[in-house]
Amino acid sequence: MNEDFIHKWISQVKKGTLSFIVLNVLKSGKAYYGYDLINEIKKITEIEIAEGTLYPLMNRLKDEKLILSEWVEQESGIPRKYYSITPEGKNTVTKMEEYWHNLNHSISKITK
Amino acid sequence: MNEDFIHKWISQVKKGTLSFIVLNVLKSGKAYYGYDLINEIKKITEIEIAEGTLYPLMNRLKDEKLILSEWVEQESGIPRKYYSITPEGKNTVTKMEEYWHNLNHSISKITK
DNA sequence: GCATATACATTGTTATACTATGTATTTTGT
DNA sequence: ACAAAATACATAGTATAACAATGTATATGC
Repeated sequence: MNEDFIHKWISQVKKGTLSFIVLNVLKSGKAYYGYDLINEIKKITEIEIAEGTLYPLMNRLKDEKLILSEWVEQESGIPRKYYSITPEGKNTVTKMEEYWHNLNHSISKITK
Repeated sequence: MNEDFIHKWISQVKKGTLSFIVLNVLKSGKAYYGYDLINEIKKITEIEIAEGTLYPLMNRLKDEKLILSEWVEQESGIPRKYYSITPEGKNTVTKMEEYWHNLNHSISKITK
């Protein structure tokens, strides 16, 4: 069948969706490190984010000043880079929510 | 503010969304021509699809055998290329709907 | 001691939306 | 009657982002 088309389509849907999801997870103000975010998002949403997707994404969000990052040394193990949302990030995620909500409303009109 | 980021984000969200929307409009079996599709989608969903986006998109969907196209001469005016969905297209749009529904359920869990 | 999990990161590939541009016909406004 | 806008198709070039592959390094389980 058209498994290949669906697979490519899902990858395209993720463009845009992932930044929205990440910002929503950070929205509460709690800081997460990258590896943790991947697992958290997988647990909550069943969406798998490749590491090669997440780290560049976090850098983009940081460049846009929507999040901050901070290295935190661990008592044992590899240091972790913790990400937290900025006021501008919170503002932005609110606007994204509005758009998403409208989009969904529109789509629900044509899918039923 | 971050209007520019939001603008870019919306463009990314459309990747994947547009093919889903187009297939949904065609789902009923009625044939549409390109220019008409753009207006129909704008009317129903308020989403504006650039012509430079739609025509390549329709060609991709045709290559994937999800739609068919047929030139129809008009009594007056420019000939129109009418697009209609194939059985494979219907099948595919059903799968897309499933994924979209699940994605939305997941996102609603983290946005609230 | 070797595989797996943890934790970060970069490079190259692929797919797709959008702007700009082009062609040609028909309708609308004045 | 003439210009502008709408109708209708199409392509080329640019930017963006997901993903696979690859790399580094530490810690843990068996």
